[in-house]
Amino acid sequence: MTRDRFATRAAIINSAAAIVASHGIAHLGVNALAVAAGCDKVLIYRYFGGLDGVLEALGTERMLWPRVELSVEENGGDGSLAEAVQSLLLEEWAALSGGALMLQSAVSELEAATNSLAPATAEQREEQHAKLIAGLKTEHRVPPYVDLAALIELLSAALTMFALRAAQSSPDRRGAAPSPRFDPAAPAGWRRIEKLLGAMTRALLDADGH
Amino acid sequence: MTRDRFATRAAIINSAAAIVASHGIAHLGVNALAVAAGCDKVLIYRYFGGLDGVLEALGTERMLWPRVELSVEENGGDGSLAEAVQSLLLEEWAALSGGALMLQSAVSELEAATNSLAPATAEQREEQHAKLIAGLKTEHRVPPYVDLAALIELLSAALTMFALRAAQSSPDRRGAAPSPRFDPAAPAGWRRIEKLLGAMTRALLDADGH
DNA sequence: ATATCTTGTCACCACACAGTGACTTGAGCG
DNA sequence: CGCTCAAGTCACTGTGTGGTGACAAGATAT
Repeated sequence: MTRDRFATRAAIINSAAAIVASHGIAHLGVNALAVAAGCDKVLIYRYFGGLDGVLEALGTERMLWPRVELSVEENGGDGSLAEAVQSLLLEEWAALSGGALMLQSAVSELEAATNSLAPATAEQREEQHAKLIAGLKTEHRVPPYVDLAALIELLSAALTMFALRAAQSSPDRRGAAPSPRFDPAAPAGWRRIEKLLGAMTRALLDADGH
Repeated sequence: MTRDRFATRAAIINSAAAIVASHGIAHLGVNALAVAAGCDKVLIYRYFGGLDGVLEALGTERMLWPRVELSVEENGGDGSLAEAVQSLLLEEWAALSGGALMLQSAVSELEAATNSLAPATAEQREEQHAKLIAGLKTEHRVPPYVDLAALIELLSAALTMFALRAAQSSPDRRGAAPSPRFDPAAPAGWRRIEKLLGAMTRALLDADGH
């Protein structure tokens, strides 16, 4: 026993994040969290006041939505607005697909039960997107008839949905996938999505398209 | 007591659907279901073999994904493919937003826990979309460079995401919504989505656009 | 009417859960 | 040293859960 308050506090938060990421927020209980953190459950009540406090700390001290940076056009794009939007979305998709905690917080945002992760996730996402859109608008000329915020929000929502479905179905049908009609998680399906994203952003955003 | 096996069986399924629709699949338990159905919980085991059986029956005997019909161009559209796609998606959105059970089954599709609703929901959605796409391809000429299936899947995923978020946040911020940066649930935000949908489908699908 | 089968009721078990009070151990300080 | 206070442990209560077995009530057939 280290007998260090901040260390055990961090252990509790880390274990909570691990449990939420692997088993979902519904399976986060005081007892299981205590044994995972290697401490007594009474410390959870002492330091956080209960499970809600742990979730609240998770929401403020952890990244629930991927942080995507507006790269200074180092990517292989042609520098157009369409390219920039597409690469941002793909970056977001990659981060989302790689982070189990982000995915679980995204689905927790959809559960009717009142948990403290949902508002934090939504807020982080909105803040991220607002910053990206502002950056895009300064670096590119966006056609006045295009609602860039709505476009990014819609495409991001679709990609989030795909990532969630993929994360749910991948542990099960590992390998023996009967390959349904359209599966964005499979390489072939994902290539179709990439092509579509390119076509859509180009058709909407490129100046010569209008 | 009616002492009617089929009646109580139906009561159990109805109550299960109500509970899942209102409180989510996570809060569906044998005890609560029994009192909601007004019968003893042992009958759940007798007739369904347990909760899994009830969920399986729900998946086969209930509509989890909205059934959207390929209307014979009675809507006020101009008959173009873009109009058809858009009206189909809007119909799906309306049905999705109106049916709590559909929404809950959609979020249950995203929960990591293995439940029997997820596959049923995914299958119904895929079947629906496949039928719609086939219908669209016979009635309209779709440009060869457009992946219609991917397009519909992506837009449907985004709209589903919006519907889920709206369903989760609506019971809380009823009325006193501080109106975040972009809220598709609010009339103003929704109008932006509608406009964007129109612009996207037109830019991609209308023949003269290329 | 008596026997039988089904439908429904009740009582019960074992278990996991959240939450609390009383306790022990250790570190720091006079 | 011994005092004090925080950090950590243990034992316990009450409640809700999934699940099962034994039993009562109504219907049906011989």
